[in-house]
This record gives sequence, structure tokens and C-alpha cells, in this order.
Amino acid sequence: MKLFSNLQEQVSANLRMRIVSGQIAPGTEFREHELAEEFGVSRGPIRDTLLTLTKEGLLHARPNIGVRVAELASPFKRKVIVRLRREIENTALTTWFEHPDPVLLERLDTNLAAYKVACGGTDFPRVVELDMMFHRTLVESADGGSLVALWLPVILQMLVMYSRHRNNLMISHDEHAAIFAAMQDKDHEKASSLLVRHIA
Amino acid sequence: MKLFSNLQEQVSANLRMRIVSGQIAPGTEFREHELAEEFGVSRGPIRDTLLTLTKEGLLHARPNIGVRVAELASPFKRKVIVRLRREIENTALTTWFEHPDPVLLERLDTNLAAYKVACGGTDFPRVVELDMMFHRTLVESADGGSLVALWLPVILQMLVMYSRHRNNLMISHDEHAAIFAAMQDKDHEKASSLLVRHIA
DNA sequence: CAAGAGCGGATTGTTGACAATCGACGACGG
DNA sequence: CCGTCGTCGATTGTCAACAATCCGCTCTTG
Repeated sequence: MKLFSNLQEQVSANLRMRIVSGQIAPGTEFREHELAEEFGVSRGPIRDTLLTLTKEGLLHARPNIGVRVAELASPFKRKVIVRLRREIENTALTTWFEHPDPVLLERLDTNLAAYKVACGGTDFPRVVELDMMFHRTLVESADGGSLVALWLPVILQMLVMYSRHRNNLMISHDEHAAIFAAMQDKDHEKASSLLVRHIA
Repeated sequence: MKLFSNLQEQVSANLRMRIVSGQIAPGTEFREHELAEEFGVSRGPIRDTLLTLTKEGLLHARPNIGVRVAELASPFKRKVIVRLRREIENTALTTWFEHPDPVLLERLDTNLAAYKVACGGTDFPRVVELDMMFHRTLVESADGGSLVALWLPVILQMLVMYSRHRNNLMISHDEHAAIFAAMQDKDHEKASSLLVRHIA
């Protein structure tokens, strides 16, 4: 089974994680031809990828000039982003507590297990990916995942800011586990409080 | 002076406004070849356009199948979107009141004049565009416009829901004018209240 | 008659070549 | 010596042809 049906998604997923995990520094310039050669594809899918990541806020594109990795968000933007992310994820959490579906708990449990394993390994982008996947699973559970598209650019901005420090992601796992535990206990108040504090 | 440097932006702006203003119904399928013929360009820029509008939430794309105009947002999603938009725009307004720059007032005044004229005309997409531009100008004024990218998908979703009824947009003008007046009077409380109530 | 494999047309995905545009460098003139 | 203009190389923008994939239809088969 192929994970991605087209090249654009493969390249996008790869580059996205490399940027978000801090492997590529802000300001780095991308040349379409270089990327095409590196990934062994033509410039077509590369152009799609650059457009995608630009819309996600990870790249900054200027017509006829080129594209570069976006600079870190300003303190002002950070504050707004934190509030937006809290708004979205806490809404999803509240929705779940209205009809607590055990399927979500299963998925989060699976994620936490994989997260713990990844923390002991050396594949850093993988750790970032699992961190993000925990929250994505939560957001997807509400209203058929209609909020994911709005939520994605927000969390990507946050990850690119914080994932540079490995320590954050280890702490992150414990906080995820605490939120999960509160959900298992059907303690809405506590889970919500932990989630909001986790997002900062 | 050319308004857009490349074809993709021209086509995107055109289609975006046609969708947002309700000229193209949700569910409508797009064929790349047809659009290419209609706009007199090749499929390349069309593909970029479809990708762009998909990321903005106006289109729904399935790999190897095709793309169609996205369905109207669910009531759940609407509530979240309203809160997100209030969060962003009210933050921008608050920021402005910290250092009230008359340049913003000028721009809003210009917009209101054009808005009023457009309301009397027949170019409906133009009216929608000016409605959106009022809020965009506000959001752009804060922190060098860093919030615009996050704000865009949100307002597009709202416009596509409400712009189907011409009446809303006439009322909208008066509410814009009221917000503008409160800003002129340096009445933060009132302007903020009007803005939040306007966004619903 | 129903279910499923296989064919055919239509549509998207990918590619390499060609055109347009921009930034840097150097020559020229004040 | 400094500023300006023009040329050149590099890079992005556009295009049309080719390949891969999917949907609907038909034909077979139990």
C-alpha cells in the first residue's frame, strides 16, 4: 500500500517535517531545480509542494524571485496563534466530552505508545510528527475533521518555534499522557485545563 | 501597471470571487481542461489555482478524481469560525487603539466610499470584494500583516456562507461605517463591541 | 439474474522544453 | 569617484505532450 498517491504529497510531507523539526533554518532559499534533482522528480510536483507549504505559512514566496523558509513568528503573532490553537483544540475536546467515543481514546493510546518509543530513538522528525499527530487526532475527531484545515497552519507555526529544543518534546509526551488520563477519567474540567496549559 | 504578476494569481482571484459571491454553487465540479480553455491559459496555472483555492478551503480535492466547490460549513464549524475571526480581527483592532495610526482611517474611509458606490451598482462580486477588503485592511494594519494568512481561510468560509443574500452586504456597509466612526472617536469599547457583533 | 472481471474513454499526474522576468555585474558618462 | 544604464546568467513562469489512474460500461460466468 502506498502512503501517498502522488509525488507532491510525498515531497510536501518530507519537506514540511524537515522545516518544522528545525533541520532547515529560517531564511534558507529553495531552488526548484535543486529540489527536483534531490527528490528525483521534475519541477512540476516541486512547484506544487512550494505552493502548498507557502499556504501553510512555512515558506515565504515572492513572485519571480523565489521562495525561502519563513522567519520565526513575531511575539505578537505567537500570542494570537496560541489563542487560536487553544480555541480550536479545546472546542474539539469539549465536543468529545459530549459523546465520549472510546475510539479516540484508542487512537491516542496508540499514539502515546509510539511517541514514547520515538523519544528513545534518534529520528527527531518522527518525534515531532507524533507530537503533532496527537493533537491532530483530537481535532479530527470533532465534526468529521472539518477543523483540520484551519488548525494545520496554526500548529505548524507553533511547532517550528518550539521543536528546536528537544527537551520540549520529551516534556510534551508527559503532558499528553496527563491529558489522556483525564479523558479516561471523564474529567472534562481537568482535561481542558491541562490542554490549555499544554498549549503555550 | 499589471495588477498580478502571474497568471495563477489572476485566475485565482477571479475564481475565488466567483465562488465566494455565490455565482458558483457548492458541489460544482471543475475540469482542469475546461478552466484552461475558459481562461485561455494552459493547465499549469490552473493546477496552481485549484491547489491554492483548495488550501483556502473553497474547493475540495480528491487525488486522481477531481476537484469540486466545497460544501457549506456545518453549524459546528460556523461557530468555531466566528470565534476565530472575532479573535483575529478584534486583536488587530485592539492593537490599533494602542497607537492609532490615521493611515488606517484613511484607507478604511476610501474603502467605505467605494463600498457605497458598489452597493448601488450591479457588480455583485465587487461588493463582496470590498466588504472583505474592509476587514483585510484592518487585519493588515497589525504587526505588518502577519495575521492575514491565518485570517484568509476563515473569512472566505464566512463570506461563502453569507454573501448569497445581497441584503446582508448592504447592512454590512452601515455596520462598517459605524465601526469606522467609533474608531474616529477613539472609542475602543464601542468599536470593539460593534466589530464583535458585526461578526456573526 | 446477480456479481465480478476486464475493457475504453475521460481526467488527473508528470515531464522536459521554451519563454519571461529578475538581480548582479560591468561599462559608460557626469 | 559615484550614479545610471544595459547586458548576461540564473531562476521562475508557462506550455503542450506523455503517462498513470479512475469511473462506467459491457461481457462473462456462476
